[in-house]
Amino acid sequence: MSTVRVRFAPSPTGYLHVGGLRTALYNYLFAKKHGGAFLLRIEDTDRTRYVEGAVENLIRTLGWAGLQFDEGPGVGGDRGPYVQSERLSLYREYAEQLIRDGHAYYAFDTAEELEAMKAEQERQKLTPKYDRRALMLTPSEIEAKRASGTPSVVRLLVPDATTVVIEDVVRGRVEFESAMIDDQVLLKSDGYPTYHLANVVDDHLMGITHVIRGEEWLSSTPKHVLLYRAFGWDLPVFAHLPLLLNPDRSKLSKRQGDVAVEDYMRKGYLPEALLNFIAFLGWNPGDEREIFSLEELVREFTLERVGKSGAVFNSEKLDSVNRQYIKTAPTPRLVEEIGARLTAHGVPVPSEQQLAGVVALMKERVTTLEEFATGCVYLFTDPAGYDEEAARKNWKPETGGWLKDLVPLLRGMEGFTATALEAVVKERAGSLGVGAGKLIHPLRLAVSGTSKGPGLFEMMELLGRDVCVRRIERALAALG
RNA sequence: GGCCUUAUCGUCUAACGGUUUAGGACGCGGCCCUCUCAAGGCCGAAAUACGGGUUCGAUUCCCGUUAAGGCUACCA
Repeated sequence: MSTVRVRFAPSPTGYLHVGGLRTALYNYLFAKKHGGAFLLRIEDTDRTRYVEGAVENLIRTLGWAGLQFDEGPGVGGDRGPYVQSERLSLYREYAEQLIRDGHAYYAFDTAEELEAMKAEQERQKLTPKYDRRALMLTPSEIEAKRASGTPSVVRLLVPDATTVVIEDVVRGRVEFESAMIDDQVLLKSDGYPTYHLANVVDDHLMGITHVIRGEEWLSSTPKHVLLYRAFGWDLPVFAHLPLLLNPDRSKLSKRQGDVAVEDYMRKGYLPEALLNFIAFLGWNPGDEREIFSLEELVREFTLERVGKSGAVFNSEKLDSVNRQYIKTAPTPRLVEEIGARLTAHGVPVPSEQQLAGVVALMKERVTTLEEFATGCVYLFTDPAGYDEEAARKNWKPETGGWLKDLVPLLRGMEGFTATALEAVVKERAGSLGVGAGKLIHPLRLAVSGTSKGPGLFEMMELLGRDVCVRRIERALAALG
């Protein structure tokens, strides 16, 4: 078979949807697996939905995820341009070719006429479909309308009574009766093509061998097949991916949670964790491994193992995957990420060494990068208050006196290390004749303001003697 | 309404006619570990939508029912 060429073809309507990310990922994996090319093509044929900056945003988000494309806006390639609005004359030429060959025709109906037609069909409980009234026009009438500048569209002339068969890699054989297919508009009155025309023309011109896209396109695939036939072009291989679903099993959408990849970026998910998670929504390697790097996914991925049924986007599982990635992520990388997030929160960024200490203490306790900055602020600034329930539970009348006596001991310690601290505290508890917990719990409260968190002695070592003593004294003043 | 697709634990899924007391993961419950919280270890509850076939034998093949979803635009 010829070299694999696949594309991700989003519309620039704002942000990259996680469903789009998965489509992009599968295309990327398939291309890399077969040593082929992964292209990015921008399908901006709907001027009413175009959002300024969306293309840049799409490219940036794809870059964050690590899905580098081989051809596309910004990186070039010899089959460009890769933005459909820059290819308008091409679509017009091909539409005209279709008309010359009798596979398409001009229509001049107004929006009002079409609406009335549709309303009438619905009233009669018929399937809404263009009634081909434009076919009644004589060549001279068409010429006259065109000469007078009457707005027109080009429609596909769907052949009568044929069965369109699609061999889909994930769905198998799917058949459609041409009688059910509408004479789709190919070229709109504003001169822009519809998705159907532009997509087919570009896939052919760009040498796309495999069309891997969401299941929402399955129903319009027969139109595309008809178009390939009308042009006399070879069909690509089709693979329609199962949809990503909301918890209520409808198509994944906003309003029921975050669907923009940027949302996950902002919340502090690692790109490889998101990719790993999303790869498993509709695909699996066939064994029980679940953690895969991008390179490993490339090695293992096959379209044959893509499932058919929709998959609910379960954010709890994502959290679990992200925790696993954070746990094993290299410290310098986490340090960098946390620094940026602390700055964003207006928290003074400590030294890299100090941050590395925070990472060591917290990476097994956080779900997202954001939690490094927001879930353990006591590692950066003195506690503003003390958890009431913890105080009630752990701060007894005698506690103040015990901690007060501990302060000079802490001051006199030679090295302020976790092991030394543990020895000091335990010895003190021993001479007091109480369990170590009687000192440890209130100390934690004094130092961090909460009852949860890293091991007390490790935390105190990281904070250092001055900070710890200061915090204990503040707690004594506040809690007695 | 019509067309198309789908259907295994709550969720993601394994099983490609028999090796299955249907496996794993997330989540949930319990126990262990333990200075708290996590992490980790062990254990547990939890599914083949329903009804017909085909077959010596169906989660697996066929048909129907039901349910869910997608599409039904001069949106993608």
